[in-house]
Amino acid sequence: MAETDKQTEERIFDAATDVFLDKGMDGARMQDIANHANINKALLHYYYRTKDKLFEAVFEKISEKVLSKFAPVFNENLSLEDKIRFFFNEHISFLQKNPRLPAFILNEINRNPARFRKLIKNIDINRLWSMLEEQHKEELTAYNISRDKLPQLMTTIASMSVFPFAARGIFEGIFEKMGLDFNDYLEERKKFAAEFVIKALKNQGLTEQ
Amino acid sequence: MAETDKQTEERIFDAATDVFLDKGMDGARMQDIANHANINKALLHYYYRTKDKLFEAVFEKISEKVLSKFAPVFNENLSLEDKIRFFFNEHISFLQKNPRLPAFILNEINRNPARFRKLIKNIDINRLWSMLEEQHKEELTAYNISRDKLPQLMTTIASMSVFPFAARGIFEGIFEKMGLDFNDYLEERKKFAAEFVIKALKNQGLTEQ
DNA sequence: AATATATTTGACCGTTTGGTTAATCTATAT
DNA sequence: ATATAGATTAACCAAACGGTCAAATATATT
Repeated sequence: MAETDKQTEERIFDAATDVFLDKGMDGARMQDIANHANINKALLHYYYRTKDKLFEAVFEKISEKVLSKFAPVFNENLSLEDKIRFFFNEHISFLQKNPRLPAFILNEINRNPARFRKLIKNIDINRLWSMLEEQHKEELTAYNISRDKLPQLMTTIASMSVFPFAARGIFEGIFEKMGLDFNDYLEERKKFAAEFVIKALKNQGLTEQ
Repeated sequence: MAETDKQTEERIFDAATDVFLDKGMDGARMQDIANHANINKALLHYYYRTKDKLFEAVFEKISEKVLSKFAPVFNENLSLEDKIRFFFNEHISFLQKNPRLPAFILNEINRNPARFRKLIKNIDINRLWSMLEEQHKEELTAYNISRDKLPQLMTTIASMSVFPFAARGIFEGIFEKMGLDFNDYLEERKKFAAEFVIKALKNQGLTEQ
């Protein structure tokens, strides 16, 4: 069974995903993808007409997978603090299982920003923010977090979870010289990041210095 | 004057830097670089034998520029809190002037991690950490930050400064839909990031939940 | 002025690349 | 069994690519 039993189109898609994640759009070779899928190169063009279309399919699937992992931030019914703990736990765990996704997406979006705009075209971001505000109205007031500080807070949280994976090569390089293990660091980070953010919020909120 | 007066080798280097920053190693074309420098393509190979060697030169220069911006963390004679404020101010200002550097470096290191290992081969990281510990011995004790928590703290600080630039396409895409300006966000971030980290530290240090 | 050396160029080369095509294989329906 | 449609392949193609080379031009040396 295994790879050979899958339908051809799926085999191609999986092989393309693997190669694109490793090499990026520019570095990937159609012949390499065909070899990974154990098929003739012409078959790639039979199912997906061009390299661009094949990449587009892979990119869209990966993007949805990544974006969907932020949904709990808006949906889970938890206190603000527990939601922060929940997010770091789940999100870092997800990235541990899919460590190549952040670097891939960041790079391809920087190479072609229009791709991301197209991706979020139908998302009503202002509605999501309002939902969030409504859910945690009292907590945000207690912590003295005004609406205009939300982008700073949210991007900080995202940074703390995603950046270690985007900069994995750097982190591992440094950790190596210190005798630290990247995975140990990640396990530790789940708790550290959550408590770090919560403590920053607790300390008289986010009022100016 | 301008670009045409520079020595050829420098013109080539600058053009290569520009193209590599935009397209990355895989996406860059030697002909494109030659056009940018207003010279014949064969001249590229006359000064830099191969594309790889040209890229290596550009990458090394950029890496040194980026890495050197972390030096103040270890050298500046400031209190821990002021050092944090100083770092975010200076570092985000630097990246505002060189916004393409983070994405470029992260991508190229992920594509070839050995490059970074080679780059930090001669840096004694443990010595730097010890220097830092020595400089802020009392503060670290007061904040209850043990040595094994330093990697978490340092990577958090780096994340908060660098990630907005690495994920610029994403941030701008979202901000656009909210009527926010990326540069306003960056200006705000200099203060926000510093105060956020300081508040997290102040709140009974980094003891476990 | 003549020679030697370094710089610059257009034309070219072999390879790699994404993509096409015509023929072959496979399975299913009649 | 055989016609039909879809799946798969080997062989091929034109364009793009990194790189070379010999000739031409500019610069420095005597």
